[in-house]
Amino acid sequence: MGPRVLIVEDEEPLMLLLRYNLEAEGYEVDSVSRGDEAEIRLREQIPDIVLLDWMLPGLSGIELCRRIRARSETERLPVIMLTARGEEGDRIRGLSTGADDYIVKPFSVPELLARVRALLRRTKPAYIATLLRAGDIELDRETHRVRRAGQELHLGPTEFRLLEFLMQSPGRVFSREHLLNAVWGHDVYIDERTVDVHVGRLRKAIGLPRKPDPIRTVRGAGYSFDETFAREDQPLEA
Amino acid sequence: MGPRVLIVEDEEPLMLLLRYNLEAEGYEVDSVSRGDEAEIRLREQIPDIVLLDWMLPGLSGIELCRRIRARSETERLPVIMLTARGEEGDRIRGLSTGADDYIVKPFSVPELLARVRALLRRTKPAYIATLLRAGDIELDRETHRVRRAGQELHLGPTEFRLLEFLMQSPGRVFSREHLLNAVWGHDVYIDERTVDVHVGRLRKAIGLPRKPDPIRTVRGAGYSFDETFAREDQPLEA
DNA sequence: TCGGGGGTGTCATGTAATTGTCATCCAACT
DNA sequence: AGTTGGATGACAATTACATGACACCCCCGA
Repeated sequence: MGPRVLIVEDEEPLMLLLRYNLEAEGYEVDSVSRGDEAEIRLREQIPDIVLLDWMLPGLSGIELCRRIRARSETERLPVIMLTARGEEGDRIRGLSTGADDYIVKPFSVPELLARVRALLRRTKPAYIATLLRAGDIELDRETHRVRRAGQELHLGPTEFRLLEFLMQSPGRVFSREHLLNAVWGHDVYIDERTVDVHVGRLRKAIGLPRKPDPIRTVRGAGYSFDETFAREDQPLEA
Repeated sequence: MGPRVLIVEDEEPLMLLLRYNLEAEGYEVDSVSRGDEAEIRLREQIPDIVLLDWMLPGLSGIELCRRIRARSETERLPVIMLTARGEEGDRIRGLSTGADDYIVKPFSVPELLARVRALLRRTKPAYIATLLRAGDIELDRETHRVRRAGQELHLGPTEFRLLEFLMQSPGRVFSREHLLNAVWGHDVYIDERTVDVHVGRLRKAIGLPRKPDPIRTVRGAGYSFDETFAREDQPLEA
């Protein structure tokens, strides 16, 4: 069972979008639409992370965040604030109320997921591996570096996210549609063939002279990170 | 007994098509043609998943979906929206009304079945085996791999779907027409004899030197995955 | 403000896998 | 033996994927 997320958000569509994507990534999601409700919920069960809307009925996000910090049980509970676009002061204030991070609406889904992961990595490293390793490939989420056989590789941002996503579930086959959603974001309108191109670039970027291709094309279905490659015996660090 | 599906769809032909195919896959199907009827039905019995037409008499699919989400009993009930082609921000809209997934009409039957499976796998993993196993054959839906006696086999997309479908109901005999609907999709106009050819290809693809043929031809009726084969003792992993 | 990169999304093209049909051959039933 | 239905190998059309080219765009340093 994945990390538990509590979403406190009154705009239902947004809440659902978040829920949908987080669940798809394996989180266990709970949600409430009012600040005061959230407070009650937090007495019953403490999640691993909270996504908190800035503007809320019942009890504002800022105030709720203060109260979270005030209770010893939730003192260190990771909180990400969802703020409306624009206000400069907001950012500062958001953090000064005790949020660990904030993100400005509207945001892209991969962006949010990345922040949730980043924060969890900082606070509950057990949940989120910072280093993905498979075969002779290492991807470090923190430093954004990728190495193969000890050698550092250069990947563009998209290639990096794509590889990260694929390595997250070795073996599993993802359709181009799914990849577009997960790597590019939901609202984008991009040709599915573009995925091919990026997979090609990724392949070129992580290809080494006589090393096998770790990315598997499944005709008619999509792509996957080859789990047989992933399971392969590690090269000795010699 | 398979997962229960509630279909809310007023176009009768479509509803029947769905019912037919879902039942063939082992689902227990219930259906209503009006949105308000659906609401009542949902008070009597809660299915495992709902297929919901976007446009409905009585109560629109969107509104019904909202209400489903509003009741705590059905808050997390998986919903797939059936939307007409082309409407503006289909994706966002569909999801933001709270549906877990949506599919654009007209869709192919295998496509729909795949989505139903995918969603159930996410929400009620107990129902949907990701791995089909019968005799010495293993078909992994997640990785799209097929193994026989531990050895990986290569199947084309159609052969894969065909095997998947047959393995789903070992012993059950399917007519060529039925197979065309389930594996190829309804609107296709393909010669029934083509099924023979694909069965042949499938046989060749999964055939190993001195292993028996797991696909049974039923003269005058169709084909089935041989259930005696399926029940056969597993080879020791020695 | 004016050129570079670097990174992206599309396209056109080349290529190999897949597919639907046929014609033919075979096996099973009458 | 005569039929009927199924298996199979061949084939041509189609599809799906890989790749190189290219036009933008955005950010930075000059």
